[in-house]
Amino acid sequence: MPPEPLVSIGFIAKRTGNAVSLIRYYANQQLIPFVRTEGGNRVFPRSVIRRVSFILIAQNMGYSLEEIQLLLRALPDNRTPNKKDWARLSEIFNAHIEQRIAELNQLKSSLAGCIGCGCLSLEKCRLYNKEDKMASEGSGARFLLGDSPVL
Amino acid sequence: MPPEPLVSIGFIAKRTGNAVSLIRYYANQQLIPFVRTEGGNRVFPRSVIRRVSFILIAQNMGYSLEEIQLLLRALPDNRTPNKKDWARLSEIFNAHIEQRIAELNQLKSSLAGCIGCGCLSLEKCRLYNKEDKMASEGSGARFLLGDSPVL
DNA sequence: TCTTGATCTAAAGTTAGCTTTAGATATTAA
DNA sequence: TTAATATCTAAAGCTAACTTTAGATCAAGA
Repeated sequence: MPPEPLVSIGFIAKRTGNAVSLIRYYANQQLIPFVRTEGGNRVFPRSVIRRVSFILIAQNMGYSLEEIQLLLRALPDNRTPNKKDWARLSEIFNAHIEQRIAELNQLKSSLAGCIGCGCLSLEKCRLYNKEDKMASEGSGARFLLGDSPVL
Repeated sequence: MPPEPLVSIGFIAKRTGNAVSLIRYYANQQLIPFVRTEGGNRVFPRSVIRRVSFILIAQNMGYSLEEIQLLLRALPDNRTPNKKDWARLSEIFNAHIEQRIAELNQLKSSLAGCIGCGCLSLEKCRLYNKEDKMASEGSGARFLLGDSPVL
């Protein structure tokens, strides 16, 4: 296979619609791979564009950069990711999306149940609960739901 | 109607499972109403527990405190919110949840489409796009999707 | 009344996720 | 070769959303 073309930081920035400083930041945080030119400038495999896009989308979903690091482990370090690599990552990510959707649906019905029942005491409300939060740490869960009613 | 009982900051903190400092912070940010005792301590209507729960849930959904301020405008300032008030807020919030679910579904199918088509160039990828972001500012949209394919 | 625990204020500190700055060096186009 | 433009580094700055600190005051029970 022909070696992947290397591109400048400005190119990555433009293509992903972000500031150069952001790309440099991600590079320094080891979120995206790069090498140096003889002069010391960073150059990136073109596939980094995809990687950056993924990072932005995941951030938008509420993941921290640290969590995204973990997700990106599904991609190879030392070679340009191929279709299969991306498919693997996408599958993992997809599961997270599904989970999120499920959580939102639960939130929705919890809200509906609460309004319906008019429980004003909150005595039994477990929609947001610090204990649950601790318990679910690491699962990637962001919406912490318990038994209805809610609020 | 009997006046609603006023409770201490510690009570609110315990019931919502948060630090006292957080409740004080929200109070100072005008996110929750309170009055002072003669001695100067804050006291809160019991309904503030609900309000705090709502704030936490909304934050979990990705809203900033500033955005939550706006959402909370649906609740009355000078009296304890009743069932109808909460129902109104819940309806607004529900719409946001629905939108979010729709966005996630779109993201899911975009991902599926991308993996399927194997577009490695990203030339046409619009999943995350700064321009779109600007354009949608204020709509509460957090997931910015364009035409597939994605990544 | 005394003491213990809760609360107060104001200011400073913290973390994540970036951007900005300043001054130097690289790269590219004419 | 010479500008003009792009990048570099390290350090400082910035915003949101909190927590911590220190020292003082309040409130409640024995």
